[in-house]
Amino acid sequence: MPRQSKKSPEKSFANANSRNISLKELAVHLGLSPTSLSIVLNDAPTANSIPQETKDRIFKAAAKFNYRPNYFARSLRAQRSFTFGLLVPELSDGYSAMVLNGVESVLSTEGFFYLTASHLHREDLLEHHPQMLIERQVEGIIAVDTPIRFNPTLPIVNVSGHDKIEGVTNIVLNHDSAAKLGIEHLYELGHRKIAFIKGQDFSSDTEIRWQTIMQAAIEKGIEIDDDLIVQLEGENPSPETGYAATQKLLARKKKFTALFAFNDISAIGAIRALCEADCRVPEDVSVLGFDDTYAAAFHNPALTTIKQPLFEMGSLAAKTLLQKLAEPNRHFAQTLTVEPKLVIRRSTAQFSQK
Amino acid sequence: MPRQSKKSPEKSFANANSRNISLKELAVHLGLSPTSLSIVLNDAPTANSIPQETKDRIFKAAAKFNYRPNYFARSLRAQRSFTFGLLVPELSDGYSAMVLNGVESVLSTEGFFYLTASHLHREDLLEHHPQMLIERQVEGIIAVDTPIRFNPTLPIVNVSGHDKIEGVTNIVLNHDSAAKLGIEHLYELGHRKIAFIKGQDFSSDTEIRWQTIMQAAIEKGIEIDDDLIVQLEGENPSPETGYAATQKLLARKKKFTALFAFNDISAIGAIRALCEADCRVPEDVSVLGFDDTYAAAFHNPALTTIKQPLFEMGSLAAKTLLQKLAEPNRHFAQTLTVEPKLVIRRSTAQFSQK
DNA sequence: TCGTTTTACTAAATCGTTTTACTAAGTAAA
DNA sequence: TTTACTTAGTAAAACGATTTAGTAAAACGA
Repeated sequence: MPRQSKKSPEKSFANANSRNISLKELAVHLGLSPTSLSIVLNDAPTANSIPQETKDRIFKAAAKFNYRPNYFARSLRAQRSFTFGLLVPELSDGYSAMVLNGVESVLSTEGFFYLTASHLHREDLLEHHPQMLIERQVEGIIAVDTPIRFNPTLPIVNVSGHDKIEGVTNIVLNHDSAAKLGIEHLYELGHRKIAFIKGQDFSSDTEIRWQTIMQAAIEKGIEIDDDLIVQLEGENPSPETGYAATQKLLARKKKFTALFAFNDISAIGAIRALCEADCRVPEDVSVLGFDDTYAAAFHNPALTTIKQPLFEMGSLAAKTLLQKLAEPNRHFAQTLTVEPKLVIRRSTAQFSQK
Repeated sequence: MPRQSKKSPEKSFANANSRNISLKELAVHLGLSPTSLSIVLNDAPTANSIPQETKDRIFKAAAKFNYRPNYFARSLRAQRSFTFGLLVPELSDGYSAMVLNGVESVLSTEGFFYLTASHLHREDLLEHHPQMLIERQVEGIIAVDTPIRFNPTLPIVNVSGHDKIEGVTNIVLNHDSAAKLGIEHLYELGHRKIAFIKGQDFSSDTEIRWQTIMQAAIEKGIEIDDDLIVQLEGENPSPETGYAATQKLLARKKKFTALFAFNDISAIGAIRALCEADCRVPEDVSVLGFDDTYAAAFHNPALTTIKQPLFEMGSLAAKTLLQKLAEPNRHFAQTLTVEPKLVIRRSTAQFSQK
């Protein structure tokens, strides 16, 4: 292999060593003013008074020197950052990540980037991070399963948010449908004694999910026994919390034939606890998850679950926020609703009186 | 609740409606020059010639009007962004997310943020995204399981990178140890006919992991049968690929007593395929994973796996990159190695000749 | 042929900081 | 009493773009 000289002109990296060229330098090179270049390169309205020949000269030189407008200078002048802030509890729980995928799929086509900040449910970070993002001049914030603890001075979309705050659009699942799908599925399988794992208090969906599930249960005439309700505790994003909650539930020695978990992660923890207590899933106890993250389909047994369209919620959030920027005076709905789907796999089964 | 007047002065949101104050405005208010304020607020060397009384006046006014220096103006002047770029294949596979957690834990204490870009293993994005990040003036790039397809004109740390590129520091697992841990574990359990799932060609670790595993196997006198090697195909980040690969393996009807998977995700897919073929794990076949993501511990059966310290690899990457910025002339090691750990759970067991 | 419009540009202001290079007054030293 | 230093600041340039408000020359119309 030939020893690479520092001056060797490589095809695509020709100007890698020379520092980025500025508009002024390029203008000097062309014997024109920076103004003219700016007008032409941005195709400003005045550009039509510039002859094509000159335009071509400018374009060619810009390409040759690989001119890129300085992001800070441009942003300072335009008072725009083309950046959103993303507030998430944590990244590795599978939930936020799928929402982010949806967000990114939209933003990347629009020249937007995003800054991520994980608050880990810590009160100090819930106040501090949004401030930092705003200081960084983000043009809007997408919060995921995150309470809004700051004054919303810029456009905000809250995925799974439920607080009605002026200027904040919530993207929420149709929880009524979700609860009905879950309860009716278990009901039709013959389950009447159903245990429930509620979410942690800090999860945005905890309250609404619980309310709608109770409502759906009442409509079906299913009795909700306080002894069959447990709640997740702690911020561990692993199945650990669901495991601990289910152990607590089992310790109460109350009989149940189905368990409706807060999410897939806790369902997986629950299955472990049931397993250890010699309860077979689904033969002895049916387990129903929520979310349909990647973990669900390939768990053993495969989780029956209520699917949230997380990717779509993310892309909808991004689209909505972009629209809010484009039309600052338009009034936006406080809530956008997406529909759940029941995904039947192997963790639920017909209840057979033995 | 009292109807909230728009002019009601709220404690912490006092200036929420008034646009951010600039240094110049604050200077006018104080009857001083912007220069003086800048010197005092940044505690520049010259600040010691300014009397404490004046300093206090400035601090008080800055606090009162909640003055925040404009990020763009400051960055433009200082030619610094306090931002890193993060290149990842995808976020929802559990691997990148854990690395990001580690990265963020370090950056958030240093006033740094990061922009994330997922390349989805697409060649166009592998070229385009780094360029975009550089245009955004990121001060460095952390790549995770991502090939460097661009000219490294700024400091780079590549988590699980193996290419030796000038200016790029790789953070890698001690693959020799990892392979030995895995192979020796299976060997000690009595396994001699071992099947292997290789990673996709695009995964950074595929080659080195395979080489070290072969080496370790040879050292133990384990014969590697070509018919017992399959490779993951496609970019689906779910266990689907491992499932498909294992089906292919089973179709060959060659006997094996253990399966060493490329990672936990594919191990989970493999278990599903084995299950469907009426192979019990671990009674008939032991399955060994890699990574120890959250999915591993609570899978059924719980995965025995080679743990990578992903969080630490992320935080080490961030620390290293910060150091590179702080000491641009220092020479940095091309490779930083972290140690794996064998985590024994339930998916591997003694091979019993039946 | 004069006035207007179009063409082809440019100078200077602006965005909001930080930094460099001063000034002017007071104090200390010789 | 002059020189030198410290104190307490400030004016202006710089970072690199975009935008406003021009100008000078050419073309056009009556």
